[in-house]
Amino acid sequence: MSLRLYDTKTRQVRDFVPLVPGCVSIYLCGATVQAPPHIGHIRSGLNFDVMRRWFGYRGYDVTFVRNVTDIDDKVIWKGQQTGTPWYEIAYANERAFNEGYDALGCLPPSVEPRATGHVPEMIEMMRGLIERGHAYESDGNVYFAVTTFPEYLELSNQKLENLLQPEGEGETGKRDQRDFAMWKAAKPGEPSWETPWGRGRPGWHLECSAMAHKYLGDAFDVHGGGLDLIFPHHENEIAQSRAFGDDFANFWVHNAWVTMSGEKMSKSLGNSVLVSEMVQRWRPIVLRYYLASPHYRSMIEYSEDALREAETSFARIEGFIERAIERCGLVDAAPEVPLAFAEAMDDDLGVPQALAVLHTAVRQGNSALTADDKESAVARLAEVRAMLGVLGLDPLDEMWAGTERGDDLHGVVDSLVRLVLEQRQAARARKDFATADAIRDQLGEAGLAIEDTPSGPRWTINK
RNA sequence: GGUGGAGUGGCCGAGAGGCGAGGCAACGGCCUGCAAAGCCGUGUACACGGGUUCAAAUCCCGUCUCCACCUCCA
Repeated sequence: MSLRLYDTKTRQVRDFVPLVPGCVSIYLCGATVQAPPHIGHIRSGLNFDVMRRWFGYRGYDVTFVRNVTDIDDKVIWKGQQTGTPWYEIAYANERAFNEGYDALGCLPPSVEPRATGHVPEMIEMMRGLIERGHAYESDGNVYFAVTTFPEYLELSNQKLENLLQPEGEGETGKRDQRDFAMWKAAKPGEPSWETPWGRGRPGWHLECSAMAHKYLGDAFDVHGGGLDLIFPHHENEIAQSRAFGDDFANFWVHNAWVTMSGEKMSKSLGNSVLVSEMVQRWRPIVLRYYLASPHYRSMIEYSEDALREAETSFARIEGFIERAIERCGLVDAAPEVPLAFAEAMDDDLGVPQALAVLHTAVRQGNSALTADDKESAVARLAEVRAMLGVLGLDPLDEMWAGTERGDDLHGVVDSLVRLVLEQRQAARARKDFATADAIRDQLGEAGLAIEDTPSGPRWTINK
């Protein structure tokens, strides 16, 4: 079976056929950098990171564009409130987003364009749309005339007459209240750029049309983003780009959000959990496992218990890897992932079923270790690493190097602990179990778990 | 009002006409000096009410509850 993806526009899972054989182009709506990211924002980046890794595994040459919308009402407003230049607000948050993406192991995009760096491209697009009669200028604003574009609202499956009419809020000069702003005339004290229609700044939506066109051409494979972008953002992008003459996106892929008590995590509701806080409290790889495990189109109901569960579950996987390596030596990832895993991933990125395959391999690997079947254990370890690698979750991957507490001191601790364990072994040998247990308890209090195995004692840090 | 989504065992979380995904927790067993880890086993769940079918969590009709979007949103 070929790779299939759910396409929001056709509302069904479709076979993925690339526009250019062997290549995949993805445009992901990244951050509007008005605030630092919460885990819902990063989940989106994470879902598409898994997507592009899977395309990569399937042999495609992936071009991945993730934009930064570095100017909008809130960015400007925050700058004015704090007396800080708008670009400092935008850049500080852009860095916070990138720190979040990096911490959770998202591969960097092929290019990460900023809205304000593409004003000439926006002007060109507006000029084209005005010439074709799809847009008009009014008091320095440029609006898109939605009634000139028959496909409008096809993505969100709505009808123009059913849209709630925006209450007249100052945006005068619109021919139709549902027309949307591509460009906003400069107000006093706001940043602005020179255009044929006077000074002004980009509205939301136009930047994505312009940047997708610049970096991916007039047609590309996948356009992604959160569910809440379907309308108006993506609908308006489609209107601009297709009316301009671009074919635009072939597949529309939208990730679900992270909820808290059933409600969407968002700053305005005051229920958001910042990534910067989370990485202090949880190992980043565990956070990635937690956020990437459910299907990308399912909501994740945030809870501490669920995170703890993810931690235990992932520790089980890591435990196998560690024990297997201790017994069999380091084993590289298999060149191929098991068939059942691949089929699950091909089916609209079925990570949950893929993880079931992974856990089965872990169990078989553990059995092989118990049976001292090294050949089988090595084979399972290689598979497990391959599967984890595709999900960006291989703890042995260098991407996670240095993210674990105490990594750099491991050698020192090991020699010290071995010294203590030798004494404990001596106590056990003379059946002095009180002493042996006391040593184990003391090490436990110090944060080390001691296990006696057929091949001798082993220690691990309680993570 | 329009459009879309959700309700699954103690918990998390897949699936989408027949054979109980997987994980966490629990219980029993094996192993262990005791533990830990691991392995084996146990649990008969799909909001509610009807219907279709040899067979429904899955399809149809109705109902309830919750969530989202409708020009700030990942």
